[in-house]
Amino acid sequence: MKNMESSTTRSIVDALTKAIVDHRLQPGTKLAEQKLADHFGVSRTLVRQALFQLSQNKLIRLEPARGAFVAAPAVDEARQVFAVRRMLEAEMTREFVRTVTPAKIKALKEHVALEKSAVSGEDISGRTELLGDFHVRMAELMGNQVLAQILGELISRCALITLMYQSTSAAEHSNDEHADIVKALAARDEERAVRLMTEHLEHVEANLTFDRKVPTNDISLALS
Amino acid sequence: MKNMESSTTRSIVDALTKAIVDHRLQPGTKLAEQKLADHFGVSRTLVRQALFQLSQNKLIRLEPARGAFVAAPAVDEARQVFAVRRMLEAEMTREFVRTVTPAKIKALKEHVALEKSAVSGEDISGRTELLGDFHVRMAELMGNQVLAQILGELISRCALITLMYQSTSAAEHSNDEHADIVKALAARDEERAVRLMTEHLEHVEANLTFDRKVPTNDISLALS
DNA sequence: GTGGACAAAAGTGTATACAGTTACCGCCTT
DNA sequence: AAGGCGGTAACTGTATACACTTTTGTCCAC
Repeated sequence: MKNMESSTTRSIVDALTKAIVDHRLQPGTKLAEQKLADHFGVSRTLVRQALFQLSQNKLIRLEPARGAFVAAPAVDEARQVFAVRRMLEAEMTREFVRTVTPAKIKALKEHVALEKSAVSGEDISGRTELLGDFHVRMAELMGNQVLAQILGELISRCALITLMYQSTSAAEHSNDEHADIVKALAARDEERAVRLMTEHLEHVEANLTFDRKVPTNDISLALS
Repeated sequence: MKNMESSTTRSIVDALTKAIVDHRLQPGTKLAEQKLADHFGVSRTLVRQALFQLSQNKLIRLEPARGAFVAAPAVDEARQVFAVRRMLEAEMTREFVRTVTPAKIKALKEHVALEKSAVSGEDISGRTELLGDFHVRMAELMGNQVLAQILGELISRCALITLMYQSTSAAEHSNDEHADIVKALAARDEERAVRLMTEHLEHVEANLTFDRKVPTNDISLALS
């Protein structure tokens, strides 16, 4: 389990992101540079770059001279993130309706189908990723890369929370709501689409519960 | 001109940001690590950290194995940034009206007064910073730090463009519009406030022209 | 037995060294 | 004279070394 193919900084970021988001690394866990370096078979230099990048995404928090710790996002912060998402996505949906084409609808429908097959499966992080990507996909289809990137960041930023607390039934619910939104978009029903999107985000936010799971403090085990 | 007080990564980022935003470093200029390290009297390690951070803000672009270059944001990207700002700030304004208090209005009025004195002065980058901060200030007053941070990033991201092309008269215009927006907020006139904000952003975007200024290729000179 | 001080261990922050890549310049060929 | 070729210098990417801070554990005093 020592050799990753090409251990660039990116691959380290991805591995850690997945581990955090899958909750194999519990909030508060310390990420010691040397241990990570040993695990990935690289020097601390690359690990530090990766940690810095993760801190920008708010997935970890860097304390000066003390190290990196998996972030424990405050509920308050999650609410703020969702407030921003509602602002952005309400308007995004509005504009999407105005520039909708059959090809875009088709793309969204295909995505929703992908979600559907993932929701029934076991891969929780994959499932959450797909559910989040629906929103990013909409932004991309509008041709606004900046919007897509910001939405992506916002979603991954609260992924820690949503993932932590989202049940399978909630995931199915989200998938259904995505399908409904696409229908409204296809019908060019602006008000309905915006309303559905807003409600969808409110549902996701409302579903956040606060049961903790068992931790894993052994970094190597969690990442293996 | 060699000794900065405490040359942390942050101070390097700030110095470079100011130089780029003040246009002492022209888009396309290469930022060689060793030269910057010499200038700041630190090792390449810290410079690399700073450059990476700047690349996240899209102020520079990192080309693998080739180096860092001052970004030349595409007009297209600027338009996308403004599209996102319109989405965010329209909704932000709407919610601001709903939660407005005399204290918040007072804070905004004070900020607008600050702008007014800056607009007549010579400090172009300070002026632009203040004009941008108005929007961030609104987000902060709403108590949404996440929104404030994202808006700040968006604004600094197109600061390169707005700064590059914003005339003094346009700055005065912006200042007046800010004052009008505050009035509408104080009157709790939601629709009017939202409309003014949207129009304001459209004006700023429309004012982007495309005259270039004289470059400075000598890094040390630009940063001195 | 508890609390504090000191010492050792571990960890982060920064600088330097080394390897691999790119860019530049002169030279040779045509 | 123009264009390609080769070599060298400059630069980036990664690893390692060193200094300083934090943490931990032990020993002594009370």
